[in-house]
Amino acid sequence: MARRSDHTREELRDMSIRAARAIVRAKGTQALTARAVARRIGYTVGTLYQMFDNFDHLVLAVNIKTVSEIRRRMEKATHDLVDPKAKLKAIAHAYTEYALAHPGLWRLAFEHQMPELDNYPSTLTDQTDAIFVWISDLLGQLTAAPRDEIAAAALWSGVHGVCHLSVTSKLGLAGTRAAMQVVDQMVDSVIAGAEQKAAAARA
Amino acid sequence: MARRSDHTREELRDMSIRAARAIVRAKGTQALTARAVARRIGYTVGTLYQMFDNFDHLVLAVNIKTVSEIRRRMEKATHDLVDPKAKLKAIAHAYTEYALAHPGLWRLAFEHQMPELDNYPSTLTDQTDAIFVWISDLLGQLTAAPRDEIAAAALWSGVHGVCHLSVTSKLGLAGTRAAMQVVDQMVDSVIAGAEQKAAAARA
DNA sequence: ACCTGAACACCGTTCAAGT
DNA sequence: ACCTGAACACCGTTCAAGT
Repeated sequence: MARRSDHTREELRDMSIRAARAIVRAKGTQALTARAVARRIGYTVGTLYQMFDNFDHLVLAVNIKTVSEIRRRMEKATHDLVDPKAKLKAIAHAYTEYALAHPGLWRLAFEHQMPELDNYPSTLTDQTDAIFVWISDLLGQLTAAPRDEIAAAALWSGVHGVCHLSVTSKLGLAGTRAAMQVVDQMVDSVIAGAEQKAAAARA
Repeated sequence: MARRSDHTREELRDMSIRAARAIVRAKGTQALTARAVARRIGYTVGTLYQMFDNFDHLVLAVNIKTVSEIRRRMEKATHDLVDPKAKLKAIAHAYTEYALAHPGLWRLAFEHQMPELDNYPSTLTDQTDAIFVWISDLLGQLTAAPRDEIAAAALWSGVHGVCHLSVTSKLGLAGTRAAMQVVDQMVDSVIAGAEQKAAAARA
């Protein structure tokens, strides 16, 4: 053994992330271990630490892929739409659909915490920030008012909360159907609230 | 050693839960291990398994205490109030204040997942169900309409979402102050939405 | 230079052995 | 009956030793 060089470091990195995602999908977050990933790519644990500083960095790489996948689905869902309100609804739906379809990956992305909470890679924070700005922009188009960051935060938090309670089965209502209804009412209400606030500010 | 009987099984259970909570508060969820709890109460790991079937059951006991503590704070916050809207806001504030003040305990309670998701003890699920019914009732008083479970779910999910993104520092806005503003706007919007829906149903 | 295998200090969990 | 201590199978992480 040793010095196989079957794959470049880049390939091994990609294989590891793929393997990790497959494990989470199949057996949940708990089953994601360094040894399980190594076994799946046909290498030893030691090799894994050539690509990632530590286990948290592997998780981070998985999460970056998850969040970018969520963003891509959101963009695809809004592509044919022009109405800002319809876009916001499509974004919320895409987010919720992903969370319910891939609860393991979604939870890993939004529940994982770095030991040092300072140095999150910008590759990840930039993505969540971009979602926030995007929502904020669409909301601004609707209200024709200066950026309402509070409303944007409420909108995203609200949808996120439905997903989280849904995925952890604490919503009190079961099923994707029910979750979507809650999301719809949530989005409608927050948008209406933001519009009302903007109208009051103009008067 | 052996057969010390310094404490009853009941006392040991209580000591363990207290120790676990202290560890989470001081060093976070990651630091909560069976050995750490045992060390803190001055016993061996083996003894811990006399009170709890397994580690998850210890976590469960901690979470039951956390959720009942949250409920108690909510009740205290609404005690002097009569207006349903004011009560709902007080509930939301109490929930958020607890989450931000004790992020470790709060996350442990709402992110922890049992391997067998079926057998959650009713002592825990009853509590979250009661919160849901409570909110649902207050909302019903406001709208004078039949129970709107969707709106109740939206209200609680919304507040929960703000807390979760806040506690995991993904809100885009920092600080307790900002989180409270988002919660306020959230509660106002969802309540307004529910009232509007009820009015439309009457017409 | 790349990969392995074994080691280290930790986990949760179990259980024979002591009092 | 109660508690310990050591064991078991696992972790994440490191690194000398091989090719």
